[in-house]
Amino acid sequence: MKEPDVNSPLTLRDIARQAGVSLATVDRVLHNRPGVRPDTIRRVKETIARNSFQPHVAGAELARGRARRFAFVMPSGPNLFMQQIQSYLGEMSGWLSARRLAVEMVATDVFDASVLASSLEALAGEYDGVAVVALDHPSVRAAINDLVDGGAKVVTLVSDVPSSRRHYYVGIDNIAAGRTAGALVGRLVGPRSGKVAIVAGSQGLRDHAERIFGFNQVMASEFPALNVLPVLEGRDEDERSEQLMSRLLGRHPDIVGLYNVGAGTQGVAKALIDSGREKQVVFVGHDVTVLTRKLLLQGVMDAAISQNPGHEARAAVRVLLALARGEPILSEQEKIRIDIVMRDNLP
Amino acid sequence: MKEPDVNSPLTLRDIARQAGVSLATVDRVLHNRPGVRPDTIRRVKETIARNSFQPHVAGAELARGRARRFAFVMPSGPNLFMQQIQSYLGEMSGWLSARRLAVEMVATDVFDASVLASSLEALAGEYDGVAVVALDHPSVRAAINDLVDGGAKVVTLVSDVPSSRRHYYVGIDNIAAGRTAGALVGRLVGPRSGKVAIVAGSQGLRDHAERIFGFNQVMASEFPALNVLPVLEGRDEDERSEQLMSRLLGRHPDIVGLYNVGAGTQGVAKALIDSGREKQVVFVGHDVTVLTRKLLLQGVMDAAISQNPGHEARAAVRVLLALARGEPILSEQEKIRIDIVMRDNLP
DNA sequence: GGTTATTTGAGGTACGCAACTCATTTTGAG
DNA sequence: CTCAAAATGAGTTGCGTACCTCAAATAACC
Repeated sequence: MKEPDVNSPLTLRDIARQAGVSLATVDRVLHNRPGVRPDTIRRVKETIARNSFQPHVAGAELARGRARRFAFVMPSGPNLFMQQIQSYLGEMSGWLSARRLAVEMVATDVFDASVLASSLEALAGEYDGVAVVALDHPSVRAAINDLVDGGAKVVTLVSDVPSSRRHYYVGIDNIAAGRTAGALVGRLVGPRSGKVAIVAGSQGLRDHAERIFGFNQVMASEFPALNVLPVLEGRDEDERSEQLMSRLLGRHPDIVGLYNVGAGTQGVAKALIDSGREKQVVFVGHDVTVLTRKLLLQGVMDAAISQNPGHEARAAVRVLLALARGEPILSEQEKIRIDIVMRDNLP
Repeated sequence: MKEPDVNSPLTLRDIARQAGVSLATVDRVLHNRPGVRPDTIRRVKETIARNSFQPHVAGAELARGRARRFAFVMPSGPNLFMQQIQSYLGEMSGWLSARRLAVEMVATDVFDASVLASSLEALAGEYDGVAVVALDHPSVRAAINDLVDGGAKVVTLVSDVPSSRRHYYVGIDNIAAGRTAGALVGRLVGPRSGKVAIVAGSQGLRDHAERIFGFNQVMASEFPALNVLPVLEGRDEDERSEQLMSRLLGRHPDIVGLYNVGAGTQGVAKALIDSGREKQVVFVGHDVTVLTRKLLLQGVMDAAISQNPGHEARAAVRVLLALARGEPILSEQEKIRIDIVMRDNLP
């Protein structure tokens, strides 16, 4: 086996010659076109593998002709997350157009399964790839599977639908996020003992349920001195979260820790500040926004668990592109890490 | 201005027509070739800007012909960091060869300025891009500048040489890393007061000096109850670090915190364990290795500040490629973040 | 004005691959 | 063996750009 020569790399022509077939046959094998004997397919694939041959991306892309279209299906309404993703995609516009990629945003009510499902159905045939912030619901699952069957590459973003046949999930491991939150609360509370409150949007949401699960896991096994109170369900609304939290703080003067699983941060923080106990209670929440940034700087929040939205946007695009091209995915690169953000490492 | 049509994007031919010049002239402008009047250059560039035209990467890459060669200049010896970088580059091999990129490792004594400088000089003309773990020294700076003048793209990795004309630095903000370490030590120590020890390789190393600076900054301003002891210089050697640390622990029974700035972790940990005070002393260090992972799991170390080596390797390659192609760099994507790793979020 | 230097145009070739056509060979069934 | 079906070969075209040559047009100079 000869040394791989940088300046005269193998081409499909070389593979054809070495496999003893014509260029046309190699092309048929490479693109799963019919009319090749199984034995020949094997021979060609072996030759490709033996030389660890990779088709030149540039050549393939150029010959392909048409541009690729990707759709990002995101929550409608005045959603900060959506705005962030959009702005990060905007920063990539040069990168995208240099590769003849078109990325379009599709706003829909991702919390209504049937609306989301029909939005997804409408994309069939139009796009080469779809990234979707998905609800885990049978009709959504079916819509995703239909897209996949139609030849589109599908990536779930932030919130997964593991039972579907989506090709990839770009987002954090929410159980690990909950565990991390638990460890932070426990360690920052220190030697004190007392009660720990949890506020979530709803335990019916997969993300939230998983985070709570992880949080409780760590609490039970590592911080027996801390007593976790029943979960408050604030529906991610500020007002409701504030009411519930105020009531809880009033009833339990020995609360030393607080984990806010989802949104509604404004309300939770207000209740805490109004109680005058923001310095005694360790407060850990999610995501770095204008609000949580302020709370961290004020010392009201002690840490935020963050999933870099810029990374999520770029990873989704890269994964869709790699899938469409048939390239391998650098899974470690695309893995969304759980960032612990405290006052001193605010990005 | 017409809508950008996804399926028939502009080409150089369109730009030429619209600017009222020939393809050859556009080519001359695009590649800074001589023989074009300033006025014509302006006109062409304006047309390109007006249409926010981006040359098709695939076309350019294909027409280019020769492959690109990048060199990674890294510390020689049984160095874990180098092994990691190499293994991460190995994982990218498919990605690299599909783009006809050749990445080679060059091992050298990066701690000896003259050796490093001559290693760099030897690369001149051979490579399109160079990533180097560099010492900040006049002769190294000169060697980097020579490479740049020779047309190579140069990226400093992990350790910067800001006074050189390197095109980019891929690595963390070490002052911020020190600040983060300080915040962690301070908060994990909690309400206790006492002394804090610092072990570094050498205060002459830029990285270490910057980390110590950031650490002291936070200590002074936020944790007045903690008294920082003078820095021990362990030269990143286990044995020496252990001796110094043992002595210090013996002399100061009220040490509550310990920041290990560089390597020599094995020695520092041994001294701490031998003193039997590993549970009382908050120990924060750098990097997730086999060793620090074990120490974190054992509860000897409380947190590690980590700079994802996989991300560093990939970012260096991407930046070199973007520079070589003349593409914009997605600076946020390439920014190496400071990861806080505790037992419960070990990667 | 003529002469030279500079600028521009026109065109070609090549890069590696996708996608296609059409002719030819091989295979397998009867 | 024959004959149709299946498999394969040989070839073409075009994608968008880089890089090159040579001729033609224009500008600058005396």
